[in-house]
Amino acid sequence: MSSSDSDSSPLSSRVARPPSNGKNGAGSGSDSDNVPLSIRSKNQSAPATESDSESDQPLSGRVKAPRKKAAAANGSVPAAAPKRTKKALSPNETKRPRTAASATAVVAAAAPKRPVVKREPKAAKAAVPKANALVDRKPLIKAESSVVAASADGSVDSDNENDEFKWWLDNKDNTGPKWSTLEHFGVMFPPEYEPHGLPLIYRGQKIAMHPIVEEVATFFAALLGSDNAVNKVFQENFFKDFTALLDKHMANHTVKLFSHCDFSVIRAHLDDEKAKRKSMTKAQKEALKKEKQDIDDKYGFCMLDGRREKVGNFRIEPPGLFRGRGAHPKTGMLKTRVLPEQVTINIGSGAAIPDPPPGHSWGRVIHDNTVTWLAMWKENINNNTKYVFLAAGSSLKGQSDMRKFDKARNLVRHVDDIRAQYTKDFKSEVMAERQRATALYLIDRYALRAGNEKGDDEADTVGCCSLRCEHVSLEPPNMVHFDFLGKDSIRYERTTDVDKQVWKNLRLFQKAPKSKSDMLFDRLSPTTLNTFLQTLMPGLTAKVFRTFNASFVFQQQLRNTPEVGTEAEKILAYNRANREVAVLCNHQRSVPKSFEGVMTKIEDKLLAVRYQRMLLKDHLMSIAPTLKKRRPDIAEKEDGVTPKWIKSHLLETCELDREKARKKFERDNEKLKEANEPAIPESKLEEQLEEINAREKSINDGTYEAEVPIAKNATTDKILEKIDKLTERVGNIEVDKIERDENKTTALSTSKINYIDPRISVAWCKKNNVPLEKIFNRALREKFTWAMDVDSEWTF
DNA sequence: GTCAGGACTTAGGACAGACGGA
DNA sequence: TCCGTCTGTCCTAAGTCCTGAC
Repeated sequence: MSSSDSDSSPLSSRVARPPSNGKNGAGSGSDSDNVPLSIRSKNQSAPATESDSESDQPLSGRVKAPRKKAAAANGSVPAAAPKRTKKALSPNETKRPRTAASATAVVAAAAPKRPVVKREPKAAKAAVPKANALVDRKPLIKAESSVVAASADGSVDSDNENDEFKWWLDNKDNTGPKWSTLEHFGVMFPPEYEPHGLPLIYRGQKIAMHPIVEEVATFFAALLGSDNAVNKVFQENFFKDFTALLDKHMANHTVKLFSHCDFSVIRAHLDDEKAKRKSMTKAQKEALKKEKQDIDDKYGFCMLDGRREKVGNFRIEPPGLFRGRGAHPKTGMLKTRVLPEQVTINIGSGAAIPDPPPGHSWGRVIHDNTVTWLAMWKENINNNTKYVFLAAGSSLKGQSDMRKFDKARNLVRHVDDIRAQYTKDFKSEVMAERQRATALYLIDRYALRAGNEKGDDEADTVGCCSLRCEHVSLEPPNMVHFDFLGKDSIRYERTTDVDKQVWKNLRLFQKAPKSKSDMLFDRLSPTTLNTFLQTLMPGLTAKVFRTFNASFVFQQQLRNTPEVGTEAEKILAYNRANREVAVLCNHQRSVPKSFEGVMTKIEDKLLAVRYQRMLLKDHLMSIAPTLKKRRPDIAEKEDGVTPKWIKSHLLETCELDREKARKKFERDNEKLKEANEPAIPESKLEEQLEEINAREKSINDGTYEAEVPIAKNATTDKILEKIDKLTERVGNIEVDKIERDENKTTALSTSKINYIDPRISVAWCKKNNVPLEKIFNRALREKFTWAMDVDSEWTF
């Protein structure tokens, strides 16, 4: 979109500050237009539409079943209400029952398109000539940073072709296979558990544990002190799985109650181990680093279509306690160890199959080039599939990322029509259309997620389509208060004014017989919404609006970058734009524990620098009083540097100086001792301390004269130079302070990584002469290599 | 049309190593 | 050089959306 285009689109201001309504034509309908549909369809002769039958249905008849908890508290929901939440798996159910046909179809039906080959791992290994073993292939996936590219047939080119491969210039479409050849080393398994032999303390008695039981007790001990460890559900789930293992492996155990369990002995051991790791020698640390590097070099890369690409998460998740977020009903359950037999390897059909760990075999080996994963397994808690993918900076992820942003950019061209369409549909006679339009308005304006259905065995979080009446409160004439838990149980709380017709619609959707636990949009699902969106723009789904709005708002906000300003000021403007997006998308983080302390320190640092500047200014005024005509700032007072603050600052400095003198004295003497030389006499230290004491006394009785922080014979120019340097430092500290405060609860990285088109940032850097490294770290620069070529005039 | 599963993106927190000021 | 803070990376949970079976 050109900048002039964006001027005409009020989106940014709308997002930050929705306009008063009725101005865009949406809220201008008469009240008669807004008679609740369900009532009018019964009592009035509404125009005949194909949806009449739908409108005729009482709302309650279509109300989604509330979630279990809510339903229990509310008897108003008709028994016939169709349930839209996912069916929960029973606690012992590892796999949702599927028909035999559909279960086998995973392999069979895909056969022509997806060449799935199920092999006995031993046979598979036998089928691969020994010459193809990993060791022999090693040079292909070279560990050194200099890249050796191999052609698709496996032959190795010695040039640096890989570095120059610019896939984004290829114009490759999204259809067809994802790769032609794929070679990799498989996955890395966590080390086997090594028992420590320490007991659980139960009612004061030591209980020696079977290693399998001990391992799980150790998982819990490691979490002591965390929020998880005091979470009742977490404790219950953990204890249930823990006692099941006790029953199995220690038949006569006496452990009955969690509250009598004491894991502190194990915890102390873990703390010891941690301390040992921390105090390792440099050589030991180096050895560990090398070990890690070797693993990264081996598993961290694959050969995709002859190019060396980075693998993302090649480590199999270690066993542990499931840490579900928010009020997750399964949090604390035991996540069991994954065995090679549970792992499916996906690899090129001509490639050597990586060796499973000794004594084991892979669950399956397939050659499916329609997908991008290298390995997968199922976890035992939710029966979810876990994948090993390529890293974020890989060509596959890059292509997908670029397509995502291009799609969002394409929406710029369609969005006005789409908005006109949904604004018209606010008053549709068809309830489903009216709900769809209203939901779309919320998704577009407030960047809400689609809100898929969730099961009872998951945390109770919602998105737009799954909002319940209780999540939205209305205040006439058009104020709406949203309060719900979104993804990751992050609270979304916002009060805003909305389009008048949207407000009326929301009131209608909440109308009795619905209760607060009923679905707000009971005739809408993400699927129907997305199906509709596809008719407006190919490939359009609800989540595209988030990307579109994030990037668009960001670009608009960047206009606040000062044309003339320091780099720090420009970066501040960038981060502020980033923050607007993060706020829009509700990307939150918990306030860092050290926040208050850090802010106090920054404030002190700021005042200390100002104090230094004040001393220099006073000195300058005393030796060159006429200078203030040329430099009026010299005569300006320093904010916050009050006599009271100066006194406490100086006294604090005395305390710090004392501490420093003592430490230096001890350190120097230790060195002298090591060198077998005589120690510095205590009297030297006392002399220093007395000097500090005298300074302290003079501060207290008001006779202290501060030392000017510059050489006595410094010229006025030198003093001015120093003042200017301090001024710059003050500016930087102030910027830092503002940024920290503004960002204390806002996570900027999520939007930067996932929602903001990187080309906007690259263009901004070029336009403002800000080095890209200042806003994109190495990982981001790698992830967004495809965006680096745009010029300074590029717009989203 | 509904449901379940699969494949992928999005997300916040933990933690280790780097960094920078005293 | 030390020590506290910051930053980047890793980890893995939790979403979205699509496909295919029924």
